[in-house]
Amino acid sequence: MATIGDVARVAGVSRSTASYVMTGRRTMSPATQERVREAARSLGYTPNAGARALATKQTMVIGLLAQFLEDEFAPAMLQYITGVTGTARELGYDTLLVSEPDGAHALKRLTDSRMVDGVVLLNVAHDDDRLPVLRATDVPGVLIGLPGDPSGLDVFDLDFAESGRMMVEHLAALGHRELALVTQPEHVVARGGAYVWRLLDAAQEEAHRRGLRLHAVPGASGQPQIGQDLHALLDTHPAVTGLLLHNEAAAAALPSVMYARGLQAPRDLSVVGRYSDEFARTFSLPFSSIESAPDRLGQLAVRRLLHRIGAPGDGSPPQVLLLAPELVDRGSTGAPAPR
Amino acid sequence: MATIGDVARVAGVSRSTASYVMTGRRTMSPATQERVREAARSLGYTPNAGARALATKQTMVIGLLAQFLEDEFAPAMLQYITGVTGTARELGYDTLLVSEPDGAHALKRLTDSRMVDGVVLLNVAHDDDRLPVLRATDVPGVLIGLPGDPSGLDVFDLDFAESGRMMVEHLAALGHRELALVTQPEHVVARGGAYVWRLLDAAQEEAHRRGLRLHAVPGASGQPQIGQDLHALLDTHPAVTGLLLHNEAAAAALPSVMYARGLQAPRDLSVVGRYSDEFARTFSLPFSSIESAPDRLGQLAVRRLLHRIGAPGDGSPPQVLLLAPELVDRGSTGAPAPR
DNA sequence: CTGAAAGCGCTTACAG
DNA sequence: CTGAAAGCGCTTACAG
Repeated sequence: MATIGDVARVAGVSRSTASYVMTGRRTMSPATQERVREAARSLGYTPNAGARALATKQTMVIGLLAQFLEDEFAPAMLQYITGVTGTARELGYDTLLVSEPDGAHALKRLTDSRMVDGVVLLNVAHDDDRLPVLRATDVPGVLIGLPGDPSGLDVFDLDFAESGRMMVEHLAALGHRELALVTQPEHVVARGGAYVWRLLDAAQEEAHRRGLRLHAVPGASGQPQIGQDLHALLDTHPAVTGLLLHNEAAAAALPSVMYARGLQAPRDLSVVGRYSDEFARTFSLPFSSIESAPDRLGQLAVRRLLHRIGAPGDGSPPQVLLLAPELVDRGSTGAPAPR
Repeated sequence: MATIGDVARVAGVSRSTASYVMTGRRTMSPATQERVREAARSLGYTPNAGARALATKQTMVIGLLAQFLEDEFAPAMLQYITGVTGTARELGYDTLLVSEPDGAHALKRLTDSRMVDGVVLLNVAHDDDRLPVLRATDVPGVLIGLPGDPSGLDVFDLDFAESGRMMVEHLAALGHRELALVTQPEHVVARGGAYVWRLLDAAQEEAHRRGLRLHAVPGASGQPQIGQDLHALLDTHPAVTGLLLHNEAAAAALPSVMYARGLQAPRDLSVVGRYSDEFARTFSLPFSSIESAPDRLGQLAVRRLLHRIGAPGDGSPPQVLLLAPELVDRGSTGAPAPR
């Protein structure tokens, strides 16, 4: 591989001059510039990333710390990943994807060894053990997912509480009086999925405020079981006219369950979910839903991170940004049938 | 951040001695060793990855070049990614995930700048434009996916031809005489998905050899359309008793289509698919299938790559490894109903 | 058993 | 407008 020294020699200039031409950090006579560029071209010169990183203290790489949890829905996960890597690349950064089970350890490894200029934490849990590591390092980091204590951190997440309220509000406005909410399985909450009860609590509260009944039930994350869960739910609460889904497996399974029971939305049952449009398309889900916008969250997070990297300690305070939910109308809700 | 110089000073030894202790590449008196280790511990020393890479010419990072194609099924994609990153990490490597649309350009960037010690190419097309770049560099690389011309390259893929034969064979042995095969949409073939016709051709041939009828039809990659495609197929060929699926969307949609038509497997229709067990679980698919083993392919590919990195030009010839298909029996095939 | 020195390939103050 | 030199933080022949 050609080095900057080779380029300099071929162009007949000093290494520093060659370097300045490549980085463009100095005005240079057009003639010299051209000679250097031509030399670089003819040698197929590309700067050695490691050497450059050592000299500039910038790797132009960010770390993406993901956790591939069981029962996690793959499509959503992949969307976060593509959102982050895509945005990073557009802005000149590559992405190191790390998914070790021991996230705290992985984070420490990346930051201590200066492999990356910053990190994005995915799947942030309520009491995430990566946060102490992040707080202790001077490598900038941003979170996708709101932890219990976000103090001092930049956080991006969907506003789950507002989402819960919005779902209830929407059905209440249509005249529904009895609702059911299918949430994630309990072990998802147990491992730190606080978003589950953030949505749930807000929905309960809103229902209470409006004098509605709301039955909240956890559902399985896999199909054979979730189908039965849905049947059981509808058997147990025959007066329910509005169904809220905060469980992707439930959303995927519901069409066949409804088909089996001869139910149509919104004629017999109004349905509103909470998942991404991409997810809806993959599974061709006919239900209105609150968009979870994983790509947008990834993009926002990366932009913020690069700002932190570019302007370390610029005084702008850490910020928790909760994305306002948007309801994508797919026509699955309407007034309840008269009875 | 502490450097090796800091460690040396605190331990009262030279930098080289400190380095030798850290790398373990020289025998050392236990006393010195302990002093150095203690100094490193107290300073929280971790070697700077960039500096180490510059000195050793090893980054301990591999590049994973993925293409996020439209209509690609996310679950499968994520499995390849986790297979590669997981195996790499186990063996001491981190993974740089790159998914730019211009794969050839991305590959050139990674290899020219020596950001990685080797690369894994995912989604390899029949005439993949990344291959010339890979052949031109001395950075080792392996492919997941068989291209039209694999000469000189290490390739890992499922044996799609054998898979096609196996599916036909399996149903033929049960007594089926008329089969249908739902393949990927035409544009997947058009963009280089040679595996589609590798399976198809072999299936056709095997059917012909056994005197069976085999209707091959492309199916859409999304749900609203693929459901109609399946209905149309069953309407058009009422004598079909065995259905082969080489299309994940079709597999996901089939249960509800069969339900709608009052069909049960294997009573009314024998079904065998070609997808991963993970995929089957996510969608709770009740059909027997040929395992596509994305995690295993990822693992094999990384192991091979690291072998190439560790032993460059050791003379062992490049190898195309086609994984022998295995049929996972989920009880969806049986003898055709007597008519 | 250990150290002084060179070198990996860049960038960038410092000088002219 | 350009160059010689120092330095980034490691590793590793070379010497003793």
